[in-house]
Amino acid sequence: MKIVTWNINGIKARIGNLMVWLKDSQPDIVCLQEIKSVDDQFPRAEIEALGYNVETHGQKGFNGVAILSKYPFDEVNRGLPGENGDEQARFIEGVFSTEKGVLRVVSLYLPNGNPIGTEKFSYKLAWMARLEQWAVERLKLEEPLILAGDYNVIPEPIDAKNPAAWVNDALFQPESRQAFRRLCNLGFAEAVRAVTDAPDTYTFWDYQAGAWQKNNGIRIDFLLLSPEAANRFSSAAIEKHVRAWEKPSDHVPVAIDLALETA
DNA sequence: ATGGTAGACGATCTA
Repeated sequence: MKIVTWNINGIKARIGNLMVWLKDSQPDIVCLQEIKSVDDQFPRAEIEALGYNVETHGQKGFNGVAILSKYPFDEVNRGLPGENGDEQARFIEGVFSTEKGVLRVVSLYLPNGNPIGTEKFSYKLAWMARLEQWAVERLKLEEPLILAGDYNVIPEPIDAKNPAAWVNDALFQPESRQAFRRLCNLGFAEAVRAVTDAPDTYTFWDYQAGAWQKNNGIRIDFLLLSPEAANRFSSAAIEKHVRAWEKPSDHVPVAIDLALETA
């Protein structure tokens, strides 16, 4: 089963690329971030015509997440629980029945947090603390669980072409990195790092200053696998070629394969 | 130190 996360940076601007990519890449489940659309303007009919079930959690102008799935949704949960709920649309969870049992998948868009020293950065850290508490509870279920999305965190220097350029950025602050490590240390495997230590495996290249042409990228899009999911994990791939398309997102799809179907 | 680009929106804000 192929599961992919992709920050598409606007569904209205990216529906053409998304349709081409879906036909080409043939994913079973897709976690989208930054749809930048309200739910009733999301182009669900086009996507449903390819055989996907579509669930969205959008808002006007910014943020917004979605899950596309060839498997029907048994359950959908919108918003990260805790405090007074999410006023920003950054979290959606789907539950599916596979041939090997239940599968839980989350599409998340973690707050950027810039500039540091502001309420935006404290909101990011608070959101990460809430995510950790949510994960503690979900891991008790001992199910295959995938937390996929744009984490807006550069975990290690190897995850940036030029780490020195990010030292004052919210994505590379010690507090952000520590919170990401705390989440992983609950027992998740980070899929791409589980199969390679190679550098230059980035998932984001800024639109500005020729970042793509210079391969000046960062790796901030991840799939975290619970032990039950990791035990069925076979491979991961960063679909980097999509960044060279016309009108690309600044992020590319990150795909994994899980053995959750009958051979 | 600045500005470089992109999307949504309708003035700027977010990234």
